[in-house]
Amino acid sequence: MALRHAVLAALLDGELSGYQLAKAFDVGVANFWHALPQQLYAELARLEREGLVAGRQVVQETRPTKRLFHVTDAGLTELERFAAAASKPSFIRDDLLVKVQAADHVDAGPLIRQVEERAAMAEAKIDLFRRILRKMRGGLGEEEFLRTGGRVGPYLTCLRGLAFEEGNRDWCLRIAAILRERSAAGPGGGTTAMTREGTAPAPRNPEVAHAER
Amino acid sequence: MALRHAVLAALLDGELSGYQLAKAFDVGVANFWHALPQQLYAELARLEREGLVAGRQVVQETRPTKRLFHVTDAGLTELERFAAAASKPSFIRDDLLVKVQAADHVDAGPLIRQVEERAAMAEAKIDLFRRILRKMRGGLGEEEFLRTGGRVGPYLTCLRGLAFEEGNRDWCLRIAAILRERSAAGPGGGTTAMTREGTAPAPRNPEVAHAER
DNA sequence: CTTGAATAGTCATATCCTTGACTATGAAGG
DNA sequence: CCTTCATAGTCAAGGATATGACTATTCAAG
Repeated sequence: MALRHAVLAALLDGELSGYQLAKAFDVGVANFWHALPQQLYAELARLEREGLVAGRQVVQETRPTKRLFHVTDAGLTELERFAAAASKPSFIRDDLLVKVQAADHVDAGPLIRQVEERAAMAEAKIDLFRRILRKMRGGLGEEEFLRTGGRVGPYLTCLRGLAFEEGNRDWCLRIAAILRERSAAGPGGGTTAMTREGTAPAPRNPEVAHAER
Repeated sequence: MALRHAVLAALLDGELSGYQLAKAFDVGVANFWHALPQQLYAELARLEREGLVAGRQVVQETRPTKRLFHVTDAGLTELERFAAAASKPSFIRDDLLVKVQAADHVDAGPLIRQVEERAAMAEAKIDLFRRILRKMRGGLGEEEFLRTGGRVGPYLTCLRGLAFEEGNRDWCLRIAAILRERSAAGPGGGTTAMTREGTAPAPRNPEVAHAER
């Protein structure tokens, strides 16, 4: 149940419609959480039922009527409670890592292509995050903004997003270079003896019998 | 359906029991994926039913009987297919980021504590990953190992884990310092005017009527 | 004049993941 | 002797997330 808090946190910076939220939680700008529109509309409905957010209908001339949501006092209290509670650790969970883990046993060509593609995507996100950060701090330098500016929360999460994508890009480029070199040198695998040490803890238990099931 | 491929990838480096897999996918060493024991046992059962892995029973003297699993040819084919298919982008999804996003509106004390705690956890993981990497490359230098070593996949994913945790640590320490300074300076918030630009795209649509729902 | 993108929002289904239990045995520590 | 840890595995239930489709209107480009 963390999406609800992510929604509350996102709504702190002003009223947003479900559609606007959906864009904020989209692939492009999801610097602190990601969710699909369906999830967000459902979560907004739940949050409204529980009185943590309130919506106000806005009839527009040219666009469909929308509802703008804001956090209620109860919502703020809930967010406060959440912020003080223990956080569970987070993990990377990425298709690409699984593929790289299997790099020695699968065709290198498609893998290299994907890693390079990912590097380009990371680069695009880096540019985006840099623009967003510049806009947020206005004319100020970063240090000055972080000392004196109001509402630094979104800036700080965006910094994490930026660093993450920089890490992504650097890693992807390095992997691509390594895989290229290796597939050029010896397409049959490495040259060093393949001992099994280090990867999995070697089973030290005495194995008595092997029965084929 | 990526857990199944993560399991296949993990089993490439030798036979493992469900229990050993569970430890590998645990909080500590999950450098490329994370899953709980229940998931893994269930996934292993599915994979075996579909013939992508095969298990062999091993009766032990002192320990309970276990089943060691290995990837079949069909499993390798499936992994190959997966590796060549497009990867979906990955996202950070972290409680702590949500809390930092709301940093301007919640009590700074608990937040600072949590960020520093996370930095310490990251540091511990960094140490762990460094040890694992050293063990994997044996006596060789990194560049040499990556050029000539066999089975570099696990090494490469571990490198990503290391970089990720370093990024985590650096970011957490920075956040802690910033929040400390700010809460010492002005506990009421920032001093700069709170314009709303830059955070969310300002609604440019002409709002005609506001009807309280 | 029609196609496509953007705005605004919803439904159903299916899979994935987490929480919280529970059974057993053997080894090590106090 | 008793407790705790490590090994090895399983069940049930519910919450979270993803996939795919669907309604409607407006604006801009071809």
